[in-house]
Amino acid sequence: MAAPSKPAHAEDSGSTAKRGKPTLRTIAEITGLAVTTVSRALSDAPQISLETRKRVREVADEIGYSPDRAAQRLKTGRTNVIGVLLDPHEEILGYGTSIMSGIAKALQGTAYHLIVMPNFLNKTNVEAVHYITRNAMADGLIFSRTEPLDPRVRLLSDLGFPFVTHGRTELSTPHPYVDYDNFTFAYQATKRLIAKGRRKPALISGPADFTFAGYLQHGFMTAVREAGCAYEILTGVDLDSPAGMIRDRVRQRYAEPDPPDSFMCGGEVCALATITGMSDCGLTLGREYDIVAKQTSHLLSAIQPQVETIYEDLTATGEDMGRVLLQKIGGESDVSRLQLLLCPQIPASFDAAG
Amino acid sequence: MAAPSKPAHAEDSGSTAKRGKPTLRTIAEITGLAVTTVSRALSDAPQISLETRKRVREVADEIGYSPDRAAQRLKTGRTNVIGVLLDPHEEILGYGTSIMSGIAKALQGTAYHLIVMPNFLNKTNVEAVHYITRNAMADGLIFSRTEPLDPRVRLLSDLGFPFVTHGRTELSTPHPYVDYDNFTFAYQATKRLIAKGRRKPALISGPADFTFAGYLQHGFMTAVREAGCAYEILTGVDLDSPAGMIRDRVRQRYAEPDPPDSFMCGGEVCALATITGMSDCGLTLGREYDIVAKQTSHLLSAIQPQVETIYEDLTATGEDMGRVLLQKIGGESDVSRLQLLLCPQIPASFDAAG
DNA sequence: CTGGCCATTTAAAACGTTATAAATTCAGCA
DNA sequence: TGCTGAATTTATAACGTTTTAAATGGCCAG
Repeated sequence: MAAPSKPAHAEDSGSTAKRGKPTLRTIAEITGLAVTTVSRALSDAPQISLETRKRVREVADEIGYSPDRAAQRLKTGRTNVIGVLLDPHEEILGYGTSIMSGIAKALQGTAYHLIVMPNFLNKTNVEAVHYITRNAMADGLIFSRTEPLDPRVRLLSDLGFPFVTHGRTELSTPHPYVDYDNFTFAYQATKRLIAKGRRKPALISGPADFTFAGYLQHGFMTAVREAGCAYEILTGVDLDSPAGMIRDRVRQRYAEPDPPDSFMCGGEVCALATITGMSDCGLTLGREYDIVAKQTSHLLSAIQPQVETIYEDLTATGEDMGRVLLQKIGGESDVSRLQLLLCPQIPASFDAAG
Repeated sequence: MAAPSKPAHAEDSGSTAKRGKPTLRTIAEITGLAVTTVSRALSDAPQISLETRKRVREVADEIGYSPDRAAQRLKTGRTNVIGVLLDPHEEILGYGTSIMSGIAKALQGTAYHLIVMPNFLNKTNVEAVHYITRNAMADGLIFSRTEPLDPRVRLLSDLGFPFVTHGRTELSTPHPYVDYDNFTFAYQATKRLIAKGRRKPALISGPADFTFAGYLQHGFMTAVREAGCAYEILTGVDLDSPAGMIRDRVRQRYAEPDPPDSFMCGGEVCALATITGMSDCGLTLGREYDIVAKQTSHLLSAIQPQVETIYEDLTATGEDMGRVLLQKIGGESDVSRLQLLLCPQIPASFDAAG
C-alpha cells in the first residue's frame, strides 16, 4: 500500500509564481482583480461590468482555465454528474452502449459527466438508488426496465430527486420518462402478419414485470381481436430468455398440436432464435411462417432480410433521456413537457400486399 | 435558467444542532474528539490509539457516515474515478456492456467509481485523453482498440498517468495491458478448419489499424503454412464492417473463381453475415463449407450450432483490467505483473475428427 | 460639503476533508 | 524535581470555489 501523493504528471515551470493548473486565483493575479470578481465574471453575473467580463473571459481562454469540479461540487452541493443504472442483463443488442452513447451526446457541451452505476452486488435496484441519493453521487438518474409500480420511481419522486425512466409506470404521480410506443409497434407488427395472410400469430413478449410487456401484449391483442383470428402468447420464455431457450421452446411448441403460423418478436435475438427453432423443424421463413420483429441494431435485417422489422433507435432514446433530464434539473416543472412517447416508424413496405 | 440551490431532498430535524449529512465534525462532536483525530482514526492511522479508532468507527457506522468525495478530491487531488474511453462503434456483440460490467465488478468495494467518456465530438481519441488528463478527471484510464503505435499510450506513458489497455502495442515502453491471445485463437481455429478437411480457409480479420488484427493474421498464417494449404485473406471488409457489407462481400467472392472453402471469423456478427452470404449462394454450412469463429456472447452458438466457436469472456477481461489498473494506481511498479495475456479455452470438441 | 444612492468591486467565510506542525500527557530516569 | 522522548491528540492552514456582506468610488440632490 505505497500511497502515492498528488498526481505527478503536472509540469512545474513558472516565471513569476507556481504554475500548476490555472485557477481563479491565477486569473485574478493576471488581471489584478479579486478572485470573487473573476468568479462572478465567468458566470456572467450582471453586477460585473461588461468590460470586465469580457477581459476575464479572454484571459481565462488564453491560459486554458477550466473550473475545478471538486471545488465547485464541494461548495454548491451540485455534482454535475448524471448517473445511469446499468443492468448487466440486457439481451437487447447493443442496449447499454446505444443508450449511453445517446445520453453522452445530450450531455456534450454541458458541465455534466456520465457515470455508470452497475446493479451488481447492490442487491436490489432500489438499494442502489437509495445509496446514490443518500451519498449525493449524482444530480440526476436515468434507468430502464421500468415496472408499472416501480419502487425506484416511488422513492425518487418522494425525495424530489431528478430522474428519467426509459419506460412508463402506472403510478399516479406523473414523472419524466422517454418511452417507445410499444402498443403501436405491436399493433402494427401484428396487423402486418395478418395482412400477409397469417391466421395464428404468436407473441413473444417481455418479462411480465416490466411495463412495456403490457403494451406489447395490448397492441398484439388489439390487432388479433380486430381481425378475429386465433392467437397465442408463448409461455415459458420472454425477451430476456437466452437465445437457446427461446429456440428450444419454439421447437417444442411445434411438436404440439395447432402451432402458430407467425411470430411477433420484440427483439432481434428473439427473432433469430425463433428462426433457428423453426428451421430445426424444417419450416422456412416466408413460406410456412412469417416474423415481424423489433430491431435495435442493423444485424437482423442484414442476416435475415425475410424478417420484416420496425426500428427502434436506442441512441436517439438515450439522447432524449439526457435532454429531458437536463431540463428537469434545470427547473422545468411542467412534467408533461418531460414525457416523450416515441412513435414507431412503420416501413412503407408494410402497406404492400403480403 | 432557474438555478436551484442545494438539493432539497435532505430532511432537517435536529435535536442538538443542525442535522444534515453527517460529516467528520458530527463524529467529532459526538465523541468529543478533534476533527483531525476522527479523520485519522477512520483511516486507521497507527498514531491513533487502537481504542479511539474502534470507538470512532463505531460511531461512524452508527450514524451512517460516509466521506464527502468532493472534499476528499479537492484536498488530495485524487478523484477516485476510473474512466473508460468508450467507442460507440463497437460491432462486437455486447462489448461495451460486458467490459463495463467487468470493470465495475473489479471496482466493487473500492472507493472508485466508473465513469464513461465517450469518444464523440472529441475529435480524436488522443484529444479525449488529453482533455481527461489535463482536467484531472480520473485517476486512471481504460481503453480498447489499441494500435501498435498507439498515440494514447505514448501520451499517457509520458505523463505517468495510470492506464490499462485492452490489447497490446509495439511501443518500446512497456505498459499495463490485458489482452486475449488472438494468435493462439486464430492458430487453433484455423487448424481446426484444416482438420475438418478444408483446403482453403479465408480470414476475415480486424481493421488493419489495430494490433489484434496482426495477431489474428499471424496465427492464421502460421496454421495454413504448417499445413501447406491455400488460403485467402478477405479484402474490403473487416470485423468492423456492418453485417450487410460482409454478407455482400462474401456473396460477391463466391461469384469469382477459386473461392475459399471455409472461414475464420473474428466475431459473431461476422460469422452470421458470412453464413447469410453463403446461404444466398446456395451453400450449406457444415457441408460445402465450415466456419470457426470467436464468440463473445451466447448468441451465435444458439443460433448456428454448426459454427464451432472459441469463447472470449469480455466480462472477465473487464474485471482483469479493473484489477490491474487498481494495482497500478496502488503503486505497483513491476510492469510485468500488470500485463495479462488471456489464454483461449480450446473446446474439447476441437480434438474430435472433422 | 454632506448625505445618499447607484454601480462595481472586494474581503471574509464557508463547504468537508487532509497535511503540517505543534501541543499535551505521561512514563522513565537522572 | 526536571528532563527526554514516546504516544497520542490537537489547532491551523490549505485545496478552489461560491456566497454573504461589506467596501469603494462616483455622482447628484440637498
